Amino acid sequence: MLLRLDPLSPTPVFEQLARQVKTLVAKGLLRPGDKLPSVRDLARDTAVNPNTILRTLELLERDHVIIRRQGSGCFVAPRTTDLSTPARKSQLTTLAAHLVTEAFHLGFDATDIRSAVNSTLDEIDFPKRKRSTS
Amino acid sequence: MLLRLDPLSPTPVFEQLARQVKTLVAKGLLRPGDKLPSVRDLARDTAVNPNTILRTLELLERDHVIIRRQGSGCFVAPRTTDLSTPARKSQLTTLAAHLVTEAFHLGFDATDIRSAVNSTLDEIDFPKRKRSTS
DNA sequence: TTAGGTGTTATAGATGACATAGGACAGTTG
DNA sequence: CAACTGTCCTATGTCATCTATAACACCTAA
Repeated sequence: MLLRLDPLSPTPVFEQLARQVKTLVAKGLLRPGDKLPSVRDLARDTAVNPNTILRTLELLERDHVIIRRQGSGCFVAPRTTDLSTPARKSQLTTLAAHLVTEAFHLGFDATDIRSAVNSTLDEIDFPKRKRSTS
Repeated sequence: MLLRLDPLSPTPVFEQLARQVKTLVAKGLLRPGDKLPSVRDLARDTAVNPNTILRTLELLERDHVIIRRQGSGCFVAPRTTDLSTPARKSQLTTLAAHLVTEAFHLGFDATDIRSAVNSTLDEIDFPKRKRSTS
């Protein structure tokens, strides 16, 4: 579990860690069922207080990325599909709007943005679609 | 200047306001050279302290969205192009990665993500490209 | 059953971000 | 000059973040 922290970043430690775990899952380097290191191990490896690790785990569970089981550990959750659709759609729209307006003010155009998204998508391990290798 | 605040949102007021101004500019509802309402007017309209408005303006100037001129007011800046390219590219990559991993964990696939980005792009007022109406 | 691992909860304190309040200063415009 | 603009400052209160420390609760395997 290579997790690195940027102490200068304005984003809180517990969020930096959560984001990195999410990325590992999205890239398929962590797969559903995989066990995460223990709270105390993560705390030691990242030189962070166990309570801060706990915040990370709470965040990850809230986002359905992991499942926590007292006594046994934390595990990567199975892929999510069954969330209320309108809320999800709205969140996606907000995320896309944020990317686009920020990129706009960085001076990029539509082509730049689309290509950046496509590059990132290439690294993601999406589950196979129905009727793939027909 | 219709600016609305969500008092329940975890994102700070000064950032909510900055984001809304950025969106107005990106959509072409505010154009380069346009004058923003005065600090005190904005403070009154949004029921926010003038110092908080000031934070918003500082943020917007840092991101090259506006130019502040003491005594005369704040104006929408001309479109940015001359920022050091490698840093910009890196920021774009980070933004795209954030969108994609969050969307992934919301259960969306590559097609969903691409179409959400395209929908947002349709609302943006990009400057004309060279040799357009030849 | 016991030992040692797991996650969980609680308390306390340091630090800094956020926002308000109120006042004062400085440049621009008519 | 008067009235507008942005700017700065100090003080205050609140909240988020992170640390430190300790104890508790659950699970699993020897």
